[in-house]
Amino acid sequence: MLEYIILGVLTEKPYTGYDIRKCVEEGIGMFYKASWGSIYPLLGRLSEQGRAACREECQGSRKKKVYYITPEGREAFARWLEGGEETEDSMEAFIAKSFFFDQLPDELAEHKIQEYEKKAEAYLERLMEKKMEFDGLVHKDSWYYKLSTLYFGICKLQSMIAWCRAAKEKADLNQLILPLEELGCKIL
Amino acid sequence: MLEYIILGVLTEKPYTGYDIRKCVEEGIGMFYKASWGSIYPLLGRLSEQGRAACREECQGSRKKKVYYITPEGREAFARWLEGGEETEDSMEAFIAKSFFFDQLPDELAEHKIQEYEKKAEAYLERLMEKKMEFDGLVHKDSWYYKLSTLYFGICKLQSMIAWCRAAKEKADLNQLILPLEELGCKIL
DNA sequence: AGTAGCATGTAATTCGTTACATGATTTC
DNA sequence: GAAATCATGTAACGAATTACATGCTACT
Repeated sequence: MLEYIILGVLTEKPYTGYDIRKCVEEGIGMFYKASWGSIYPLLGRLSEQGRAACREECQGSRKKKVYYITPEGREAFARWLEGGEETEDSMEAFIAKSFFFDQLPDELAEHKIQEYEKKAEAYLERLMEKKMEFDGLVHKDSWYYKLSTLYFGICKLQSMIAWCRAAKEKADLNQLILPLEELGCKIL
Repeated sequence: MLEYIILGVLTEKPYTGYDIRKCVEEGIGMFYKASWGSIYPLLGRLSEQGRAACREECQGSRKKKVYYITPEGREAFARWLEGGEETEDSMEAFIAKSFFFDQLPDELAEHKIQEYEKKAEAYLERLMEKKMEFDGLVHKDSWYYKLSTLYFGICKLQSMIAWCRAAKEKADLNQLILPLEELGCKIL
């Protein structure tokens, strides 16, 4: 995965390993972590594979290796971006991938989001059924936190579905965000 | 982590490796995965450490190893559950931990959630600032998906904060869940 | 002069997955 | 009698973290 995230970052412009890490951190840091210890070896591997290459640049006595993506790299990245349901099991992986959807034709992006939305809806339905089972039960106070993770799972999926519905139409995503007052008001 | 999740499951009652996996899958499967290949070796290690032990039970010609937690295991689990901000960086890890908060005195659970809420709020503030920066920018259509991950990050944090506010007071978590009509209505 | 940030890498280790390998029991 | 599920384990591998190790540059 990280391999393709790196390629994705390099599709924008050449970067040093250090800068790639910063880009990942800033861009999808909430959903995906990349440490130096993983980036540098991967850059080496990508170079061996001919998917990336580097030129050394000097600033005074200071050297840096600026990596850029090769045509083969672009191809590999496009294959990953377009293809494959493999990674789409994890929400984090899907969101990380969607970070690069601007590079996809609108219809394809829409289709991919639609597919994921369907999965999320099916999953949500299963969780709602499970919730119903437990709602009937007694002793709920001693199971409060066990149940609370189920509720949170439902919330998470609902957010995901709401995001899908808005994102596939490229709607204004501000409507997904609760005004702070409402956040407080609904709960407190 | 998985090590402690296993111990946590065993605090309830003895289980076979196979059943532990099912419990994890059913309970926090959305936030944490456990494969057989990780569970069985860990059960071996926990036995070596004296934190768990097993007795063999037979059903006809079929043998199964039922694992139970030892007093040392209970102690180790309690230390993990009560202590440590280490794991609390990842939301998934925090939620997985909170699955066992029923075993904590109310005030301590409340305190732990409160601490996590503060972190989430600080993080949310940073993301909101970043959002403001981008909101002013032009060319927003060609950056739509890059921005959309930021929006989703904000949603995720808002859900987390709402969950914290309700959970620490052991309030009814049904209020966190959107009625299906509203989900559709707000977006479509 | 010192701190923070830029910059690169290796090595050991941890953690976990996947595939392999086997076989019993239950349900249809 | 076939398929699904229960049940346990190993071995090879891969992905990523952490700590280690180094040194420059810019700012204050």
